Amino acid sequence: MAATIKDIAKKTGLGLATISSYINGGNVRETNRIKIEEAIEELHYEINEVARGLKTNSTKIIGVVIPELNNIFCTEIITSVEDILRNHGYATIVCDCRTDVELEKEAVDFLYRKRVDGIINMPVNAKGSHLRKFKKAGKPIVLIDRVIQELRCDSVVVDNRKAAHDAVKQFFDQGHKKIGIIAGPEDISTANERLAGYMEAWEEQGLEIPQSLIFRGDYTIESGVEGLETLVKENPDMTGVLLSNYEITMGAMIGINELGINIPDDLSVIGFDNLSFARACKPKLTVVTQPTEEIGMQVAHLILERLEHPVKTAGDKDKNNENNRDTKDENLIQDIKLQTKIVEGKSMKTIKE
Amino acid sequence: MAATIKDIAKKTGLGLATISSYINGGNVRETNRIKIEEAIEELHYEINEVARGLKTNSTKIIGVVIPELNNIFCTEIITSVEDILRNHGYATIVCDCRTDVELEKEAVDFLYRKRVDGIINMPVNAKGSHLRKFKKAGKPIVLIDRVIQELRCDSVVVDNRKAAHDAVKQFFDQGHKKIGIIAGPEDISTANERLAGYMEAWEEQGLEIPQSLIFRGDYTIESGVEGLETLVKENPDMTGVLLSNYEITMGAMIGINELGINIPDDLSVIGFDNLSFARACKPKLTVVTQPTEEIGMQVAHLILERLEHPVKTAGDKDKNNENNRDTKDENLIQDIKLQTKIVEGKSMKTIKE
DNA sequence: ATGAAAGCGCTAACAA
DNA sequence: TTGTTAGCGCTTTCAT
Repeated sequence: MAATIKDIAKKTGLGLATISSYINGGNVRETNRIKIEEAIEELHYEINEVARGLKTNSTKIIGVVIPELNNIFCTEIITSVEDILRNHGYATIVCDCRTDVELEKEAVDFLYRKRVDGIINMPVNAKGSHLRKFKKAGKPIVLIDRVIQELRCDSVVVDNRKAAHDAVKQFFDQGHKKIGIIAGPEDISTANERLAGYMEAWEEQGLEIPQSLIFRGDYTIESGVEGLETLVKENPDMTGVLLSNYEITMGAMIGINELGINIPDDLSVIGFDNLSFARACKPKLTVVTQPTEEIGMQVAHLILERLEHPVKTAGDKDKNNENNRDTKDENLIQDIKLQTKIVEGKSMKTIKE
Repeated sequence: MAATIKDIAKKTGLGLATISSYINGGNVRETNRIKIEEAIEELHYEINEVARGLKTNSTKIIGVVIPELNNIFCTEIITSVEDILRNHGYATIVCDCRTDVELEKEAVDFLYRKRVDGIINMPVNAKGSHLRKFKKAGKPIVLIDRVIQELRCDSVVVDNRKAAHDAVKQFFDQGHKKIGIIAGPEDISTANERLAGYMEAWEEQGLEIPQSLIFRGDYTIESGVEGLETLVKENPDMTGVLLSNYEITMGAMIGINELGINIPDDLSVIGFDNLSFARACKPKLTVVTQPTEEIGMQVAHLILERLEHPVKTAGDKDKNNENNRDTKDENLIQDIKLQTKIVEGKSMKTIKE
């Protein structure tokens, strides 16, 4: 069995509390310090975080629940989050829920039983009911990428509407008239926002959108392939298309390849995310990129902020100023919205009148 | 505060052990079952896994340490591992160590303090010294992708030598003579194995390898770009090149794009991993693919096997038969080696004599 | 600066 | 089947 502080105490002849205090940065007499260090060395003592967690009622673990681990947009964010949290003494348990509402709830419940100190979630369940337990426990929740109306908590999102709007506007500016979109699924807010941005750009032109130019995919590679094939078949006059996330972009490129379509001569394209992939495409793709690292940073800082200054919960007795608490609560909530940017490639053709 | 079994006991008038037993699948009288269920419901009781872990000395958590979270080869494997482990009641804490030996050690130590029940590691430190603590504690270790000579433990790897060999042989079979490789770094065994396979194929032809055809990258996109540029510049007569991992493949495609090289007319290419990316390339790439899902499955089953039937450790009294222990230990160790396969694209030209 | 003792929430003998 | 009790390894008063 692994050594415990009891063993250290026995070996050094000191008391339990002294060892514990030393381990936690307390002061001990120099001679004792040496004795303790020796004993730790000799017995290969390593602190037992499980026991500590039970006692202190804090595990120094943050749960992270995302739809897909196997998704570079998610992993880029997590990498950034994890880095910062680790530097602040927090570890993360990452749970991939396969874009499944049931699994997402299971993951959150699991994390609750593990008594994580807080949770970061890119939610699949748009109602947020799976997070209620955490909310009630007064543990911090930070949402990524998608907000939940019913659940007031911090969030970091991207200005998806503007992202899509700007991309489509670029098409119009370059003289395109028939611009399609391969959108994401209806139950994901980012997909709807991007579609809304697309529509907005059309409205600005005072034009009616032919429904055949809108394809609803599901943010997968396969749906990107299918979407491209469908759009091309049904709109022989389409000159440009917006691909609304990374998977769809990759799928559409596969479709374009397999149909032998030339970019940008036959079709102009604006993709999404992942600059490396854009550069590897022939010709290099113009893409909308999201600030994944920045998102991660903001998320990490938000949750750290909450962990250090928890919002008072309804359970706390703050009767002396009920009003104050309420307003404070609301005021503290932060919804951070970041901007995307367009990185120019050679997949956009200028159409002269 | 969250409810405990004590609260349940109080509310139901039953004893602690009864509640505990019920929670763990024991039998209780039907009337009591109902009472307990009601109390659980009412108090929103959720088991505290921290306390349970302390008591049972098992956390039902497996630590996973990988070089990069932001790497699709890793995430595909992890996704598969996690799925299986979860179905067996185990959670995973995934730690990305940024391909840094120091951070890797920190991650492993951290997981040790968290008292994870076992560890899965795609090692950066080829000596394996960071894992000694786990080994000594008798906790199962499973290595992915890379073996460590100094540390006898289960592993799941791919036949990298054969993978590269077969790819290069295909070049020779198609009439190529000047075949380059963008290899990985010297401190990663898979990189060396793939390079060895490359060399082996040359030897079979009875040919000497011009050193200028070998570029040592570091498995990053940037090194792929650089490698391609270098190889092309120094070997105007090179007709084919093997790209030895996904990042290098992507990087090389970027280089090829930016230099305006035509595939396969100017240069034939065989890439590595990620079929979707291969399809998105123009023309579709021929690639060596690794069975990531299968790797994950094997890893998960190996560690589950160990968790249920732990290997005797050095700590056990085996001084009476040192020899016996060794052989037993050795016999139990499993080194699983999986095969890759080549998926044909259109990036390979046949050169007629 | 150090030690004794209580207790975090749970499980596991053992008794009843 | 159910209850009592001890204790997992740690932190934390409260004395000394």
